[in-house]
Amino acid sequence: MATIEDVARNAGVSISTVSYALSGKRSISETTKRRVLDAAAELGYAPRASAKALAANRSDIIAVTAPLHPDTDPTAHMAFAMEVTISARGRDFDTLLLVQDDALAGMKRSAASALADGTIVLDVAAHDARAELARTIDHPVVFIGVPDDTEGLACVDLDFEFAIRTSIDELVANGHRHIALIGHHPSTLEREANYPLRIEREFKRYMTELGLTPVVAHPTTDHDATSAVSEIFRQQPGTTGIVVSTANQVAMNLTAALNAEGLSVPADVSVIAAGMTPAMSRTPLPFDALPLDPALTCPVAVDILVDLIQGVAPAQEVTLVPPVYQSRGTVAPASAPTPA
Amino acid sequence: MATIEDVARNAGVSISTVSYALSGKRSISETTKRRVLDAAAELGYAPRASAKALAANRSDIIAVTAPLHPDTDPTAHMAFAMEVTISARGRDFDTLLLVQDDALAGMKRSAASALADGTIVLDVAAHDARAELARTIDHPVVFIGVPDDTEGLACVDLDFEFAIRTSIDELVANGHRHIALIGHHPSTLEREANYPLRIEREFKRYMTELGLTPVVAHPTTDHDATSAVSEIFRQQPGTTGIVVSTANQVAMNLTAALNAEGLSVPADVSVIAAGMTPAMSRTPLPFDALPLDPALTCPVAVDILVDLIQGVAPAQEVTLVPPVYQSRGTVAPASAPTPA
DNA sequence: GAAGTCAATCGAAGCGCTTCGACAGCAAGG
DNA sequence: CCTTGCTGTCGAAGCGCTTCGATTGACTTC
Repeated sequence: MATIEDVARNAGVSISTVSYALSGKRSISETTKRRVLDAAAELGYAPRASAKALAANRSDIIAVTAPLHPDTDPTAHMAFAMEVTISARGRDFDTLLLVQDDALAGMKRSAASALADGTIVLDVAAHDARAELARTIDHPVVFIGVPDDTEGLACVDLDFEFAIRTSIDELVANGHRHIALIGHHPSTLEREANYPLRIEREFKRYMTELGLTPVVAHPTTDHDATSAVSEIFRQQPGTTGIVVSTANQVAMNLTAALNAEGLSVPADVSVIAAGMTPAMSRTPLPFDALPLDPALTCPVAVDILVDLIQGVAPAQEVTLVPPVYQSRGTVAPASAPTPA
Repeated sequence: MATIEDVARNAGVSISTVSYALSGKRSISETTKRRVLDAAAELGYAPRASAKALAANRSDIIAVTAPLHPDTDPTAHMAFAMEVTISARGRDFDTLLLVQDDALAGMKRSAASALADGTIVLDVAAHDARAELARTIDHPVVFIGVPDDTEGLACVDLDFEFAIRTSIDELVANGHRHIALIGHHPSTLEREANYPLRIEREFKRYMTELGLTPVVAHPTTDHDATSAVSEIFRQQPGTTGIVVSTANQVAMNLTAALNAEGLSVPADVSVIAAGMTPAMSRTPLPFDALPLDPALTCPVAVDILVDLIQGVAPAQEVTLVPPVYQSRGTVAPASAPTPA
């Protein structure tokens, strides 16, 4: 491997001149710069990462901790890890992957050894040990997701409240007055970050604000939609609009569950998915949606982290990114004035 | 951050003694070692990764290139990336994630800058640019998957031939004589590594060797099983055993497709899935299986790579790992002697 | 008791970069 | 003409480790 010294010799300049010519941190004459660049190209020179990191005190690596336990849906988290990696490359950073048991220990290790300049935390739980850790170490950390206690943490997440309000607005604009929410399976509420709660709260609040009755149902398993559907129509027989924000599996079966009740989408019922992560590997949900798209939150999180690393950050506590409405034709005008 | 010098001062020994006490590369008296360890613990000392890498010429990082294009199933590849990461940690390596456009460029970059000590290549295509690259750079590389031209490459893969033979053996042992294979969708053959070919070839060869008629069908889409099923029974009406090795989506619909023909599993037809990657996020395939489990191939690949890095490698060209039979009750004895 | 052995420790030379201060030249300003 | 102030370049001091002799005693061995 060619070193900076080889380049310097080949170009007939000093080592520091090569460094400055390559980094642009001091002005170097055009002609010298050309000679350096040519010599570097000819030798196939690439600065040794470890030497650069040692001297500059910067590894240009960010760690990504994603527990990726067997019980979580890895599809979604992988999409985030991938999107973080892509965003990081756009800022000239590489990403170190920390999974499972090593998500926490690895975060500690990579920070203590200065292996990484900063860390992105994925798959954030309500009470997350990594939140504790982030407060105690002197090392930039950004969370994608919001833990219960955000004191002193930089977090990025979808604006779920916005997604809910927009969903309701859209249904109301189409004449719907009897609107229900299918929320997450109760067990999710305990483990996951707090967004399922935020969603339900905002749904109830905003519906009430609009003078409408908030109906909320939960699936009884992690793949079955029928129970939630029947629960909805038990509570409010005239329902014509459904906002769904639950496990992908449940949502996939929603159309079938409605059909089983003799209802079709969107003729009888309009459906909008709010704050759900699109399944990458298969047919996307066939509903109008305000998805939690990794491509939305990850670049923002990486930008904040890089700013933090470079010491240029305002570092807001929590940054909420508004989702984008995607129409798939599952919202139609409420046909007839539905009986109360 | 505490440095090795701080530890040395605190322990009252020289820097080199600390280094040797910590690495164990030279003998150090028990008492001295204790003092060093105590001092290190007290200071919360962690060696700076970049300094270590520069001096030792080893980063203890391996790169993982996984294109993860939107059109591939990221679930499976994520499982591999995760398993590689876990295996690497077991050998005290961290993993750098390289995706999409950067899979190739990043591999070049991380090798040229000595960012990584070696590279694991995932999602190997038949004609893979990374195979070319691996031959030209002086940098250990191990492929998980087998490209067409393995000249000079270290590859690890499932022993698909073994999976096929074992599947057939199992069906034959249960009295089945009319056995068919559901292979991959034709388009997969072109893009993917050569395992779909290897599977079909071995199926035909081994069936013929046993004096049986090899029947092979392909799905016409990437999610529909009915076409393949009807094709099978068109070719061989008395089929009682099916070996399936195709897209997960297709396999998920196989039971339904058989039911539609009035056949039930395993009463009328026995089914074994051979060489398929288990879907992590959802219900696993409900068939007896010889799965391509990442936990099987990844540790082997990482071991080979680490050996290669440490210069202790026999570096076989291609290492095939035998799958493990998993019974789920979808193989039953052939009820009646089937008509030819 | 001199010579040889061996375990334990130290000192110093790197590893290949970045970056700071110095210092030539040269143009402009007094 | 002598300052000032640039611009462009160089030299050298690190960054924090690893690792290769060299050194020092203590212990054998004949």
